[in-house]
Amino acid sequence: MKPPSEKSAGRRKSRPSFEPLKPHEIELADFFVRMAGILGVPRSVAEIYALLYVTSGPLDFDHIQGRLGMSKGSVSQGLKFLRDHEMILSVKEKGARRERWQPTPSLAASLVALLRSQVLPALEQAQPGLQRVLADAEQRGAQPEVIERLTRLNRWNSRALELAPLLLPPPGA
Amino acid sequence: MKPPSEKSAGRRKSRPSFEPLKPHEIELADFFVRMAGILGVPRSVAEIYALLYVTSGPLDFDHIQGRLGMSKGSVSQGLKFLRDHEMILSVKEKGARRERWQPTPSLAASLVALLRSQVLPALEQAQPGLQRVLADAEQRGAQPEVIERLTRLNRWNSRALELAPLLLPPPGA
DNA sequence: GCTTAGGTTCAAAATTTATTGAAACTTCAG
DNA sequence: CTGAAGTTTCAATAAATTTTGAACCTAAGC
Repeated sequence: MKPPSEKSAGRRKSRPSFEPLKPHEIELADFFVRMAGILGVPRSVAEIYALLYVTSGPLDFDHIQGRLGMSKGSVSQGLKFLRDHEMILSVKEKGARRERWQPTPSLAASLVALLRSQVLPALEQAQPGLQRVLADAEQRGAQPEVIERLTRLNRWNSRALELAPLLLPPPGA
Repeated sequence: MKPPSEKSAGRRKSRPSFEPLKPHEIELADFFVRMAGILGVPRSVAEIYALLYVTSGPLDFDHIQGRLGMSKGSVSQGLKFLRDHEMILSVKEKGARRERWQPTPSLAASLVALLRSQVLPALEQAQPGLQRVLADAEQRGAQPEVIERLTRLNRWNSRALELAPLLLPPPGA
C-alpha cells in the first residue's frame, strides 16, 4: 500500500518519496558517526558515507537526500568532503545526467587520506614556529629541562614530516 | 616597573599578578592547540599543557590560572582532563598544601593514552552492533558486495581490539 | 540562443561544545 | 571543632560548529 503521495495536484514529477533508514542501517550509521566524531568529521558526512557503505549499487544525489532526510546543502557539502578526501567515487553512466556515488574500494586508504589531510598541514605549518621557539629558548639560556623537551618536540615533528610521504603516499603512488 | 597592583587597600594577600604569556610561549601554545584540535581536545586544555611544557619547574593552580588568564573552572577541568589521561603529574612537596603540576616525562606516552581513551571505548561499544548488522545482512541475503564490506569492517574492529592492549598498554605495564 | 535538471554557495538559524564564576565541598592547621 | 585555603561542581553564558534553504550557477538538450 503506497502512501497517497503528497497532494499530487496534477501529478508533476512523481517525487519518489524515499524510505527512512532501516534499523540495521541506523546502527551502522551510528558506528560511522562515532568514529568520525573522533576526527572531528561532522555527523552528516558520516551518515552519507554509511549509507553508501551499506548500499550495494551507487546512489545519486536525490536518493541520498531522500533517505537521510537531509538538506540539499548538507548533501552537497558532504559529498564534496568525501570526494576531496577520496572516500567516494562517482560512477556516472554514459549518457546519464546525474552522478551516482559509491564508496572507494578501500576504507583503509580512505582513512589514511583523511588523517593525512588533517595532520600533515598542521605539522608543516608548525615546523618553523617550533624551530623558532627552540632557538629562542637556547638563546635565552632556558633550563636544560625545557631545552630538552623542545628539542624532542622538534625531532618528532621533523621525523613525522619525513615519514609521512612514505606511510601516507600523496595522491598518485 | 611593577604594575601598581589592584587597589591594594591595606595590602591583604599580595596577590601575585602573573605575567601574560610571552611570545615564544604563545607560539608553542598555538602548536599544541592545533594538534589538540585534531583530536577534539579543547583549547584551554592544550594551553595548560603547553604552559607546563615550556616551564621548567612544576606550577600550581594559581600560576596556571594567572598566566593563562583563565577561569578557575577551566583550570580545574583542564587539570582533571590532563590528570585522567596521565599527561601531567602532581609534585606535591611535603608539608605543602597545594599541588604543583608538571608534564609527564613522555609526551609520546601521553598521546597514546589519549588516543587509547578515545578510540578504544568506541571500538568496544561498536563490536556487538557491527556483528548484529552483519548477521542481519547475511540473513536477509544482502548483495555479496555489501556482505563483503561488513565482514571486513568486523574483522578490522576485532583486530584493532586485539592489538590495542599490545600497542597501548593499559595503566600498569 | 533559451530552458531546465542537477548542483553549489553562503548567510542565517539551530545545535553542540567550551568557558565562566559563584556556591559547595574538602581537607588541613590551629 | 573552626576557619579558611584549595579545589571542584554545575547552571548560565559565550563561542564554535553544523545544518538549512533559498538564491544562484552551469552545462545539456532543444
